[in-house]
Amino acid sequence: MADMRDVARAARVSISTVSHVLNSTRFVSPELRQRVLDAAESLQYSHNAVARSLRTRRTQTIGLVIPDVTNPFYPEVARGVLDVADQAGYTAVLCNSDRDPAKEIRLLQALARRRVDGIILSPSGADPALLAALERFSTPVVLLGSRLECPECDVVRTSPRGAFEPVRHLGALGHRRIGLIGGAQPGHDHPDKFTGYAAALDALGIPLDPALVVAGDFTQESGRRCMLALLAVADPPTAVFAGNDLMAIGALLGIREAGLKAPDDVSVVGFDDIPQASITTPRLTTVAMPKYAMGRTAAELLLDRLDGRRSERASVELPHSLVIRESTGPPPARPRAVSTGQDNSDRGSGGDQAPVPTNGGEPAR
Amino acid sequence: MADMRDVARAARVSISTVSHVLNSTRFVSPELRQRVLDAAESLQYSHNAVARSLRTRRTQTIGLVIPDVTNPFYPEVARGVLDVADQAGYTAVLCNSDRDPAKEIRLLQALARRRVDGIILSPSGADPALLAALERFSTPVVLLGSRLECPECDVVRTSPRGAFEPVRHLGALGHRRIGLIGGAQPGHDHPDKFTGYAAALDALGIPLDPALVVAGDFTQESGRRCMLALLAVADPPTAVFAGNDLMAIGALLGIREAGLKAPDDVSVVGFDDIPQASITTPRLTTVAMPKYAMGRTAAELLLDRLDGRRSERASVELPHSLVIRESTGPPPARPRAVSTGQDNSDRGSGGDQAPVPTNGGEPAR
DNA sequence: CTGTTAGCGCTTTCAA
DNA sequence: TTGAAAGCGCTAACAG
Repeated sequence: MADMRDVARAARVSISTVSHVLNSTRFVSPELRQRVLDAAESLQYSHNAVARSLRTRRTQTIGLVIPDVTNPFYPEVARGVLDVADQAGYTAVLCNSDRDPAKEIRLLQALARRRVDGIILSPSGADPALLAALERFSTPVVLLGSRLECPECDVVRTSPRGAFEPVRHLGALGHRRIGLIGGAQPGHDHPDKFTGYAAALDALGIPLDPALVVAGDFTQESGRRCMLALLAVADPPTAVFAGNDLMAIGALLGIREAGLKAPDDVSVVGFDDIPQASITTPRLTTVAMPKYAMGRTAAELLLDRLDGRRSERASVELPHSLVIRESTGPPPARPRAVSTGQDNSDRGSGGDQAPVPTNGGEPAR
Repeated sequence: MADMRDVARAARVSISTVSHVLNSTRFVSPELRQRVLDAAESLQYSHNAVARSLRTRRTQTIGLVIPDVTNPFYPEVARGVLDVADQAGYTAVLCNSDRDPAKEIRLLQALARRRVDGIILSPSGADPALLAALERFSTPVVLLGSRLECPECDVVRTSPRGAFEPVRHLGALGHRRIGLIGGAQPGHDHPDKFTGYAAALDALGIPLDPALVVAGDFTQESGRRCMLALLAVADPPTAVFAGNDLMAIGALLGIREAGLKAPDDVSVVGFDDIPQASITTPRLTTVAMPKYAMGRTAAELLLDRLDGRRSERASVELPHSLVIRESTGPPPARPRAVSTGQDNSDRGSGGDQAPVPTNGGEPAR
């Protein structure tokens, strides 16, 4: 494959002239310039970015580390970062961490060896080892949707109120028995669903009943099981807030399975607003996270720093919004009645792993 | 940042010894070896992959070009390639082509400049310019789900029968008026939905009625509009095959909007089996594409070639499967009746852009 | 306005 | 068993 020397030779100019016309980095007479361009063209010259990177110490590449592309939350985030990266002439390396802190650290190091200019990381939790690795890390990092306290990192988050509003919405509808299908892994992302839930109950003057707080693992199946467990409680909830849409969809399934109907018997609110949320029956009321904007913003923050447009640490909080669809409504007239008249004595079966009450469940996607 | 010279100095050995112990590329006495390792450790040495790549002419990086990560078909594909890449010590650069052939070509060239070792491309169509670009391309390419005739490229496809079986299924259920919601862009992926549709009708002894073939653009909204258009036809279909699940979901919406019910009044089959397909009401009967396996296989093919385990051109066809859920059933007793008794005179409104009949619609994802 | 040249940090002969 | 040294292809002083 032709290199700059070949082009220089063919154009009868020096190699540095070639470099300069190709990079528009200093004035070159139109004549030589054209000769260079022609030579490059006819030799099918392909500018070697590896050599350039070695010389300039910049790869024009960023790393993007997310838990899993397959999780419906992330494609839009990725799209956001890819769009701004592409636009700015950067290329992005995508990695799945599978929520494994050890793998996260390995990936960060691998990216550093590849000399990516910067990294966008959506951390799976508040792992101390990760934090430590981040400290002695010279590559710029922006954290996405994490409450990790990294003094060097830029951060993009959403408001912790994201978990407050859906519960308040439920309260405003008249619900007093409101359950939470949260998560077990501590230390993950903002907003902290349990905290928001508790704060909202408090604001509504409803005492928190630990029996109504169960922990799932953010899969649809766990949502189903948790819902069934909540329905089996002595004085079951008339509404439920799930930590993410996948679990909320599972809850919808559980409700149907118990012979009940949403929202008539039980209201459900989710979180994230993934594509699935708008095609369930009933369509899911949920908190829409600004996924695409999160990705874009993270990338903008990173590139601003890389391209020297900023040097102080930045932290931006993006707005969420409660999108009210049909899975929420007023509580049934007789609060704890099985109002369909159907027998639902079989509820609680079907799930082998019983969900476990938790007092401080925190969200993970 | 410390480089090999620093490590060599600290360990009191030559640079080449450092290189050899770090790469296990020739025997080094345990003593020196340990000294090198210790020095590297204490200097926090990070092996510079850029310099290495310049020297070895291999980047251990592959490019992955897909239409759009946000399209629910692709995350699993991406996951497949990332998994095998990661496993083999490769890193992947992800790019969205937005189905723009010009952008596809730009991306290919950008990846080539970055000297990726190989590229996995899911082309948006049979663009001649793309094909030409592919011809004079020295980087190995594997094509994913395309019928593009590239003599140099490895290929992973699925069977064209994927579009035959769902229509046959509909026929077996007793349907005679079967519509197709296809696509307008010619030349995209295997299996060719129109061809399969036509072949299946032929096998069923049903004449093809052009009035029942409409073209969408593979979005949910277009599926809705197409469905409404089909219902407005003189002798409307009792079943519909949609070129992808998104349009099939739209069709379900259109059916409901017309005051009808699936599958009682109209059966619907989709294609792809995206996550959404299993949570609609009714759940969607569809053709499951081996998305993850497609990604894995493409990556395996590529890496086998890159790592010298193969040199002949390869082409593999992966199996699909018809997954029958609740959106398909026997046709209504009175074929063309509006059996719900509801008035559906408002059908056809709501969509501003009328779908257009097509005689040779071909699929795009 | 253009050319010469010294590296960027590594791998890999070739020699000892 | 180890080391010296020649590049990989490019950028950016520096010199003219």
